[in-house]
Amino acid sequence: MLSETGTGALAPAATAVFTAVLTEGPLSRVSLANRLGLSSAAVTKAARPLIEAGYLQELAATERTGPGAGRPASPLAICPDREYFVGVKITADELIGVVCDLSADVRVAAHRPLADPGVDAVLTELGRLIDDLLDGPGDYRARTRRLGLAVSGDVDRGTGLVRYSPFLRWHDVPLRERAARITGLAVTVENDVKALTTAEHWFGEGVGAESFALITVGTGIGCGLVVNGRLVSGSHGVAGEIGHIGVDATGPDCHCGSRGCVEAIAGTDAIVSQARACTGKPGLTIDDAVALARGGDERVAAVFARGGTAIGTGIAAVANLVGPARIVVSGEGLAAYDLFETHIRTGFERQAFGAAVQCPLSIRPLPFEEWARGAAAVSIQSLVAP
Amino acid sequence: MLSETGTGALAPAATAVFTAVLTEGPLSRVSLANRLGLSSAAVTKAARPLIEAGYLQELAATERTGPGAGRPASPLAICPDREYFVGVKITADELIGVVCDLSADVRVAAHRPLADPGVDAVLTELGRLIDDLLDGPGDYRARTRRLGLAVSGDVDRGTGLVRYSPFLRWHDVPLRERAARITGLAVTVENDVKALTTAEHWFGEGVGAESFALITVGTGIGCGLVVNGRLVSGSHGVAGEIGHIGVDATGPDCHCGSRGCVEAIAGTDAIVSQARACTGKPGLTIDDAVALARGGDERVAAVFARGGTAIGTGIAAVANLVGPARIVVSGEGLAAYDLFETHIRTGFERQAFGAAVQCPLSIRPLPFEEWARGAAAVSIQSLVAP
DNA sequence: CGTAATAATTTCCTTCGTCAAGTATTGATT
DNA sequence: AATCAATACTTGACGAAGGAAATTATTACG
Repeated sequence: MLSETGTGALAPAATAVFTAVLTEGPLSRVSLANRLGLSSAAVTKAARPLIEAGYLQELAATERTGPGAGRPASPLAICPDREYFVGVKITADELIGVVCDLSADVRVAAHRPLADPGVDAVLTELGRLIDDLLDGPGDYRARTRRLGLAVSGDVDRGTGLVRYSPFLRWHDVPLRERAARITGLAVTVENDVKALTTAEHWFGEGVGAESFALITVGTGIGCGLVVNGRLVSGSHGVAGEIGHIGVDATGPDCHCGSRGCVEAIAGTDAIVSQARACTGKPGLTIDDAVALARGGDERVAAVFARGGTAIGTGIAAVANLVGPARIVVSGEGLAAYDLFETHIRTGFERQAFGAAVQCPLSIRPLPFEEWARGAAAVSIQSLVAP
Repeated sequence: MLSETGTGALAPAATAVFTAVLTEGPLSRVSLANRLGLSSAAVTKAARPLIEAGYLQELAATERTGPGAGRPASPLAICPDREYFVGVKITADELIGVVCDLSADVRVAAHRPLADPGVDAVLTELGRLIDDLLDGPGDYRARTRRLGLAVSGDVDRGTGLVRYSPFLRWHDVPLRERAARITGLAVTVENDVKALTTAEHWFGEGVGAESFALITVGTGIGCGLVVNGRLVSGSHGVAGEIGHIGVDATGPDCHCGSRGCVEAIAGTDAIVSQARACTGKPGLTIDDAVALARGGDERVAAVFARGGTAIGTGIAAVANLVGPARIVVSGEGLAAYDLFETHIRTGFERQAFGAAVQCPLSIRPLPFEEWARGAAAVSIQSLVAP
């Protein structure tokens, strides 16, 4: 698994060391030992093959602090350029792809429109996209062996099967196998929100948190959860459906058949239809609504306010139930996050119980290609902790 | 840990074998090996010391099925009488205690009224209660070394510290240490809902489930969660607060400062005050309300209906977010569960998203002394999987 | 009574991680 | 400069844990 000639499996300690250095930056062997509950001897032994394989490097000794002195630590750090990873997010009308290094920094990005979301057409375009990415400037191909794919819907990461993806209209597509055949890479397939959550947990604001939640706001409103250090998957293929928590018994009908769901109040479509209703303009778009609200239209601003409050209430439900150490709110819907932010916060603070209000809330728009980076992060994870 | 002369720690495989036999009944070594992903040799080795210490026994060979024959399996089973465990639930006005065997079957139960919920008074009564339990018929004392305590509020199981218990008005009480001094037993302290959840996960309907939720309905409405096989604790001391999920933006005010919380609609106090309001009888009790509703009073029945729907909506939030394999709804509030059940189910089914409706829901009243049994179950767990 | 099938055990071996001792490198003290 | 204390890291012996494969145990069936 680890090197071309590797044995395939990594000892528990080696995985732990690799993961800790990857996610928590340069660390000396002694601090790793303390952090992981291992002896320093075990860390030395676990680190050696990783250094020899070129994944880790020893940094120059740091100057010592404190009075007593002692031998300076030589921190272990990731060699970002040891290996590259492709991540692709598949949507119904576009492929977004990135090449990341081992530190999950994006090196190249590209996207391709999709005329047809059929499986065959998507795979053909996927092959071309990856060729573009790997054979462009930078010569990434030689050091790239892994590909992560992010798809919305019900995905079995273990088998790489897309059970059902509503937007793509895919049923039981063996995506890992098919993508592997076309690209020649080792493929990992994951649900898009889970991929994003993994990226944030390993490389973003969730680093070091035993539990963590990521909320994505857009047409749909989703949630990825990490509890006890592990991603939550849900027994019936359902988890993180914060968008369909009911927060208003007298609220608007939702496409799911219920009413008062967060998504029926705060999803992009819901915002648009409410803005159309209160302005009387049937052709109004989400951009129009944002512009009106920013321009001071109080009726449209109230629509955003109600949406933000509903999101905040839903987030409080997450905080009250699982008590994450921190929560990140993101998503394309947050392009208008200036209109949402205070209302999300007040909704959250009103509904969070007791000490749960202390849970730090990051609210920020989602940078371009972040979804694809999530897919690459899952691919990195498949190398480090298979 | 395991025997009087034991080495203290149990190998991972031994813990896994012990746990599996305890929770999933008699199992042959081969089936244990398959289930746990171990070699049968490892199971043989792990089981031997447990048998020698008297915790496990080999049952008589079962008759073989199938055509080919083969040596019959000799299933490993728990020796329930090897050791006994005391469990006590501490409430503001009563101590409820049980002695359980290793299979978590209740052997004796007793309770004692408390005049004063102060720490010293409670500990004195606790000592007497335990003496009553252990020195009564059955001679449990000789084989009892462990005590579990269940307390509502913010409890640190690791240190046995009760950080804050609102009903008891305790702050930072080192309960484990103090109870150990008085009783001479090894003490485990756990939050009451978590203890109940643990009991249900190991010895009840949650057996075998990777994820599982227990909802308790009463004055408060709480929720214990098991995700990825582990109890959820919450980073800020908050988890499972299903009672303070907001399900009705225009609902009644809650004592927590928000409005429309599940507890403000369906908690016992909320039911009583709504029933008083709609009947115009200021002295009405919960028993009166139940009697009226059962007797056909539609206004009071509607109060229960609204409460049940709110609970169902809250449960759906749990199902949508973490996707437990099954959910048990219980609690003293469900003495009137005939009035709640259908409304809980319809509320759940309306709000559960997609396949989450398939999550089995058990709705049942909470047997007497079940809280104390939960405490005993935690104590058993502290022996088997420290 | 042999033979196939399944269960459990035994023996030998590998792997992993700890322990304890030793080496390396620094600042402070003499 | 020499020594010492402090801290970081490495080494090698050891033990515990679990696996592979051969062996033994026990059954049904011909």
